[in-house]
Amino acid sequence: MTENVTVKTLARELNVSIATVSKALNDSHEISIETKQKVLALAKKLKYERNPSASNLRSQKTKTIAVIVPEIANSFFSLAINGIEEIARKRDYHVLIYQTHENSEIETAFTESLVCGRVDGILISISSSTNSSSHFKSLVKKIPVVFFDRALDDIDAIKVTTDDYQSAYQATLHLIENGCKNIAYLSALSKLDTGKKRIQGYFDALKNKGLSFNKGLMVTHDPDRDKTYNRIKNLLIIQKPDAIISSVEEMVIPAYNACKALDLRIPDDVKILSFSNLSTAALLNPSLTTITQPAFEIGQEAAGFLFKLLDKKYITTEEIPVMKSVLIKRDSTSGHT
Amino acid sequence: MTENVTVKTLARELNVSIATVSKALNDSHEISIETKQKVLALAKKLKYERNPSASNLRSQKTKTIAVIVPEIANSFFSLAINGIEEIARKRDYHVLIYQTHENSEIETAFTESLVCGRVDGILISISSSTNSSSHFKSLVKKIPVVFFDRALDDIDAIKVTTDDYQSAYQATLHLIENGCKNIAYLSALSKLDTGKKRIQGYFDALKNKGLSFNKGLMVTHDPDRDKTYNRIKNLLIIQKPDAIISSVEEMVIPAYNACKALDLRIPDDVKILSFSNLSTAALLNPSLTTITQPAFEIGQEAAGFLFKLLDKKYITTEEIPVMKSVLIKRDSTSGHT
DNA sequence: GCAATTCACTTAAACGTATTCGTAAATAAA
DNA sequence: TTTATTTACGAATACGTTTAAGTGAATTGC
Repeated sequence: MTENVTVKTLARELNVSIATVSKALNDSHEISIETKQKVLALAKKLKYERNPSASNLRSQKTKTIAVIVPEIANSFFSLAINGIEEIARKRDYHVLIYQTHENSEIETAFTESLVCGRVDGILISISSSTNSSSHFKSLVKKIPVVFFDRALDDIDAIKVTTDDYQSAYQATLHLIENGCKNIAYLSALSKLDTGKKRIQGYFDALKNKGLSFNKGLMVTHDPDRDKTYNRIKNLLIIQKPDAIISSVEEMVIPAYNACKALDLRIPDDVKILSFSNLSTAALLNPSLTTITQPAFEIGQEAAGFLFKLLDKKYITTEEIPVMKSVLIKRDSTSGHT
Repeated sequence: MTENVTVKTLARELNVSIATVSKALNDSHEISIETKQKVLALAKKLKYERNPSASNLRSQKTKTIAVIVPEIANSFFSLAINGIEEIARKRDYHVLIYQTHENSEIETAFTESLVCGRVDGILISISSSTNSSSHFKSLVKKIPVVFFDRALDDIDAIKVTTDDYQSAYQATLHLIENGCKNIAYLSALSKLDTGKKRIQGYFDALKNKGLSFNKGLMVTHDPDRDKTYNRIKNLLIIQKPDAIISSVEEMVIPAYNACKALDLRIPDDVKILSFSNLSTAALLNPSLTTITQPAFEIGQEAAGFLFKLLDKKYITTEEIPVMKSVLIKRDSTSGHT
């Protein structure tokens, strides 16, 4: 192992001080153009690489942001991360990714391991099992944080979300217009803003169209996949709904499977639609009607705001957009031919 | 902003030296149990958090590994990352994720920004556009690296891969047994080991079963999605294959779409199978026969080996397993009923 | 009983960079 | 010419941690 090349090496070689080298590398105005060129040239020649730890320690900046999401293996989040990453790359920032697997203790542990200067800022979409906001309240005081998609209403912070109420309302309306009268709802994220608004949109659409709702029509998500599947199956057997709205992508696959198992035809016996960013939605059997969120753009927006915070720019509430989801109608909710 | 609590704060408060505090926090045997307890107690009380930059700088360890993949929004890679992340979390390591988007220049830039001590080790699955191994050769000399799934044959490093040859061979055989005689191949990764072996398996199966091959049956992947789609469409029109093997997940969706556009029935007119980890494969129309790689386990294995390297343990070639993919037969390749 | 060892702790020096402050020379202003 | 300002650089320090080396006291060995 040859000796590491540091600013000291460059300084020695060029007969200047390490301060000069450091300033030259940071393109300081205090250094003449000729000296800068000399330094840069030698740095390139000796393949000098700035030591990030030392730099971070001194400057108290890490050029790194953290992204905390429930799960990467989820089309919405992987697309959102793509959006975040695009913005981060433009600013030469590194991206640290953490998955909570919907576990709020892991979530807390992650955030706590981050506040002490490992990252400059955090982008987070909170876990479905999180029900207390106190931890996040103290977090946002310590470090720039932007929430995306999943947030809690009593936290005063920047949140980039979608029009969950509107899109759930619209989706329910779509089913009603196609003749459904007994619409079930697969519920998740009910502790979060996101989930609450989606349910409310569903409720209000039912009410405004004079449809009744009974508790049995609501099935909640369980971390245990089999449980979720069985709940959906029971729903289909007992309530015999003519439509199902899935509030999350993870519940629509078991819904399809349950229909298959019970020999129920989609959309003839039961129509199904789901909040989803599945790339294969159009190719499913039958093709799935989705409420698709602009995942990539949400990532971009959220990252954009985080960088504004890092730049100490003031952000007004009005400039934070509510992103628009789109209802893509496909065969799984089509009316009778 | 209140003053940051550092080892110095703790030392002052307890009337001991900062060395004692540091050692106590690191559970050094040089420190008495009582002192350790006192330090830990105060650290907890004052919410002391070790500064990672300072720690990294001094100890030359970052407790961070990098994962470089072509794309997160790909079932295989997101699952592999899950496997990696599981192992990393057990060791309290952080995971930095980089996407190359199949661009080898971005790939090079990333690796170069990492060698100077930002991470302790790298897990990488190389981009399809990478054709020179020279850069990686120098990389593995500087920092522990483990390749997974996608590797180049002339690099001497640890590689966790699957039985690409075997599974492509078996898949081709499956189609031949179901009566196919004119089997097309959607090729990707042809510069990498992975791709080469898959093609070879396909070739050998054809040859061993006395089937001919013509160049027209091979369609190569293009970064431009429309181009890929059109190439597949042309293939179907001109060559009229009775089966298609897709060597990557990204090409099977356009294949399905092309069939739809041309009114070709799957599997009656053309059978399709693909290397894929799509969670919705069973729900597609028709359900898709896949060669599914043990993505999660590959991630685990690769991360395991990286940590062995970090622990300076010697790794013998024999202990590196070749992971087994599995051919899951579904409707898209079923024979006539 | 005295040397050798162990114990528990301290001193001091790193790790590599960024930055404040100082300064000598060069230039501009008066 | 004298003074003020700018330019281009250097000395020194700080960031917060880890660790090699050293130290005095207590314990052990023979």
